[in-house]
Amino acid sequence: MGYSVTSLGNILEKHDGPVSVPEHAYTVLKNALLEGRLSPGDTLIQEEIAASLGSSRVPIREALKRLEGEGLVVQRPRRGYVVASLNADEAEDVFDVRMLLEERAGFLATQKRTQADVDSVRKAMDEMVAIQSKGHYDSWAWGIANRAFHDRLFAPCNRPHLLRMLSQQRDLVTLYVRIGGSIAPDPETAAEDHLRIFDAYVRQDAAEVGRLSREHVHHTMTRLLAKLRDRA
Amino acid sequence: MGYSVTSLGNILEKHDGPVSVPEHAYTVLKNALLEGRLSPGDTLIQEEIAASLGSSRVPIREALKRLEGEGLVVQRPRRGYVVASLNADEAEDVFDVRMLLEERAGFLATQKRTQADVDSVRKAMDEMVAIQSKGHYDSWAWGIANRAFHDRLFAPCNRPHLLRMLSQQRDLVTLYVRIGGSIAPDPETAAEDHLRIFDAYVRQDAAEVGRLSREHVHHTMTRLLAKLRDRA
DNA sequence: CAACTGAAGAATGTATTCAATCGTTAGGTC
DNA sequence: GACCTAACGATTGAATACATTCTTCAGTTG
Repeated sequence: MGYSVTSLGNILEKHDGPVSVPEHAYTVLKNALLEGRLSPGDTLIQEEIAASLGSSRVPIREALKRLEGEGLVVQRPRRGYVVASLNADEAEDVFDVRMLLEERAGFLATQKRTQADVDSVRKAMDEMVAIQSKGHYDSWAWGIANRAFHDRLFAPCNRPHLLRMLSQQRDLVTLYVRIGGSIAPDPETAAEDHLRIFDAYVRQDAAEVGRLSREHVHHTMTRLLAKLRDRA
Repeated sequence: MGYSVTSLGNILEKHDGPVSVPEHAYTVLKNALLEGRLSPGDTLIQEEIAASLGSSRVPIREALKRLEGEGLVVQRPRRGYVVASLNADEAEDVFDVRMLLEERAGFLATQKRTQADVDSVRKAMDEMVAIQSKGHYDSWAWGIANRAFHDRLFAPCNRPHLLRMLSQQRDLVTLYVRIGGSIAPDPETAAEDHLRIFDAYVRQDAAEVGRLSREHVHHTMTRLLAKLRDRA
């Protein structure tokens, strides 16, 4: 790309570069949401965010609009943005869509997977086992590894749109799973599920991978909904 | 838009009234996209849009961000927004997700439908027949009625999130269906599909409504993809 | 004549400023 | 003392102004 360069320095900078301010704000906010530093119901004051990022409010508003599109925050006219909150019914609604997409992604990915994909998934699984077997259980590291496992499993399906939708559903769920008392998915049950999924993946039994993936999400949903409906 | 008015007049306007500028811009742009007045690849100049709506660029940018979130436009940094365009593979990706959601919505809606829902759907179907039997075929009116048919059919499922996702997929498809040479869905085949769907809906055969809905979308997809791949 | 350079014009990205609205609190009235 | 009212502070919504970058095109050079 022939950039019109005024000084030589910024050619290198462009590489991993000065992402736009809205993009940066989006990332920061989304991490805060997914890591639980912002909880459903919290109000987001534009000026605060802008100040903390050293920018004006304009690009922040764009980041918030993007998050709103993903359903993570809600705008109340003239009253600002708040972190979205779901009741049990709404959570079920989201989970239901997620199950559909996860089943489909699992099915398609299994059909198209290569041996390299199998190896990659196996590595992710090994990592999770390693984390679990450590003396002190690190739920954050486990969450990362868990995500990597599913990402790699589904990647071969080669359907950007499907994966984007799926990722969106998962983010929504992640935000709310925390409500039910910070339940990380039960690692032992999950490990068992993963093993069965992986087994079918190796055998390239696409329908089975789909079914098990769906069931896997269903487990999480059941536990969460029980908790949510308990406290209602 | 008389916005900065201190007089009393605008109190009344508020009732159904002066929605926020971004909202208005969003609606206007979306209609332009779905009605084909803007085609994939067209570039959207913020200043033009702002001028045509009598506002500044800031709220326009928010509307565009929202459209971007729905996949209808794409932002290229420092080069503005363009109407998104899909190749055949990407279109298939979108259709595939849509089929999943449509099947699910059909299934759930049929389980929960009441007699009032059946009547409402029947009315929509009658309207389509009336439009078709008219001397001159009005594809625009037909499209509206078609949408109403499906909306009413699915409404009873009572899953806002699912329906929102579904609506999004349909909008995406609507944008691209036009590429393949303005193919409206073939009304005769569609009418036949609708009759069969409605029949199963009346019998409350949920699985069948789901299956047929899926198939119905599949027909459209097949025709579109053939056209798209033809010209490639 | 093709290709590169550089400057002018246009459009985007962001900051700043102004306007309108919401929430709260102090003050008054019944 | 409770409730209503008015004004203030805080915050969002939108417009204007400024900075940066991209595109285009004329002029020049090899």
